[in-house]
Amino acid sequence: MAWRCVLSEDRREKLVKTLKALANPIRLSMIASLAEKPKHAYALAKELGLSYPLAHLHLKGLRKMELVQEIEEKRRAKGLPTVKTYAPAQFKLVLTPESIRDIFAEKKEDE
Amino acid sequence: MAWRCVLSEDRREKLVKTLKALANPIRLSMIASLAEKPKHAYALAKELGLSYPLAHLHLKGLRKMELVQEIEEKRRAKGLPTVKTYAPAQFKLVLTPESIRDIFAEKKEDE
DNA sequence: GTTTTATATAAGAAAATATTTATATATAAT
DNA sequence: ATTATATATAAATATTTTCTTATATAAAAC
Repeated sequence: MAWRCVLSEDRREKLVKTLKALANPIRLSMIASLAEKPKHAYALAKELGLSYPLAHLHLKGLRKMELVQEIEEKRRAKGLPTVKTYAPAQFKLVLTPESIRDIFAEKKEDE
Repeated sequence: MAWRCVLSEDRREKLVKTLKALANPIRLSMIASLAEKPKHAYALAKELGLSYPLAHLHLKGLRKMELVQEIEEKRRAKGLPTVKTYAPAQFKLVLTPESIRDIFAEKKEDE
């Protein structure tokens, strides 16, 4: 059935993208830092000794995969972007050969 | 203490390398296929529709991070490489914001 | 008035990964 | 004899990821 195939494709893709988002020392440090104390992008950049654009980029990747989320938003002046506070999402990723097989093994009945 | 610092550095690096090894659709397919049935590199390449050199390269990466292991080795002719059968290692990787924080958060007492 | 705080994004350079092609070797099957 | 099985690696190319630099905007602190 087509939808099952599409669904499993989506699970595979999502797992790869999530792993790619996690497979980086800067992004892991960001999650670690936000797990200790939620903060905004600028403070995170300063704490980790990163340029703001780089921190912003990495944080965007983490938000995209829903590994980090916005927990607070404060308004500033008209036209200025809001000040956002981030925290890690409550994810739990368990990887074993069997869990990978369940998601990745070819399902011939679908093709 | 220096050794604690070095140790945590090693844990961080190992986690990043393990995640990098896993963050690839071909390498995940390999683990999935070997979890269904152990096989050698050539058979794996054929099954997944990969060139042997590419399969060999990806498999090397998985073996390096001990996510896949050699479970059997058969001799062939003099001078020829042995025929090796691979299977996934029995790993279990659990990732949560807290587990990442434990490994990645700065430990100021060490620096 | 200059620095620091705070956001966002684009463009380009640099570095790392991924992939192909080519090479070498040798058995077994067709 | 040619194809398929089976290993291994180097070199070159292609692609993706990472990082910097530049741009823009504006409040608050010093």
